[in-house]
Amino acid sequence: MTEDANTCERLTSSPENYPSPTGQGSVKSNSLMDTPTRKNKRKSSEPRKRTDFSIKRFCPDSPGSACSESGKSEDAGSEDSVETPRGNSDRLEQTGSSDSISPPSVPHGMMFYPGHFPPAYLMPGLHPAYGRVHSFTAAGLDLSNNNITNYDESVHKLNESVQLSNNEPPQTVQDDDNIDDDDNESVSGRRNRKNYKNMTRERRIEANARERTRVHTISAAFDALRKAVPSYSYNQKLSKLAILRIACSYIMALGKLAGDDLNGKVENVSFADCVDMCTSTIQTEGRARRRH
DNA sequence: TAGGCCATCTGGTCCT
DNA sequence: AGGACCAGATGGCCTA
Repeated sequence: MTEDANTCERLTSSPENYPSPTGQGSVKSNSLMDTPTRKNKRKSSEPRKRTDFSIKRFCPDSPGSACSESGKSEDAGSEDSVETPRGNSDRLEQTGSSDSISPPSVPHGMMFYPGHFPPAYLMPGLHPAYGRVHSFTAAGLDLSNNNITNYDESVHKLNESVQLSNNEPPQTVQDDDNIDDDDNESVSGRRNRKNYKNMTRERRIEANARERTRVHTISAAFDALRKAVPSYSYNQKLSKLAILRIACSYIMALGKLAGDDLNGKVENVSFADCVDMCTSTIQTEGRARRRH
């Protein structure tokens, strides 16, 4: 196995090569942060993301918002109608189709006003059944998949959808004073905070919105990639890290199958080895995911 | 209950 | 100057 192949193997098999960027599990107060308490009410269904967090936060008319439905306990309920679970075909069937989901009014969207990332139902190309079974064996590699998401096209459709639903004038970014009224302490702390280093609060809020949009875009790309790589089972839950690892192995196998030796970097690795590597990666990631 | 994963906020840095 | 990008911090949810 060549050096690059070893590198890939390390990438796909060595968790220690992926140090967690965060101090996971640590819950410590940070006087400098003074951030509001997050209302992360993700439910047991997948994917793990708050598809309508920003809408709730900045669009008072949206279902589940602090204005339309009081309190954080309603967040979970509202997300039920918004989220499309990862790899949960049953859930999709229960709701009929994405068309049967009644989307809340979305005054504006990601592309026009930062921080308003559209929910899942506005992303037709990015959110169908999260998991998809691929037959991926040495005997028969399923290359008939022409369902790989064209991300740019999806984003284009997304923006079109947003435009169609955007019949309201632009809405300026609201101050956080309008949210989290149940957390008086954090709210008062934020109210007292007028400056963020060299930034005004308005600019800080706008930057936060842009950052949210950026991260959401990355997550959407992960969704697209998730659909493009093989999975161990239909309902297998894959973390972003697992998606990258499987994609790495998958690309190597496909490249080998296509006769592309990746510039000779993996010339000593057979296609069967690549397939085994991919399969083992999928299984390993599946086990790792199920382990906790 | 601990650990993993994730979304969000935040400040720093770089680029246009 | 402002936006993009990045990494650290924080806290919520889920699972073993």
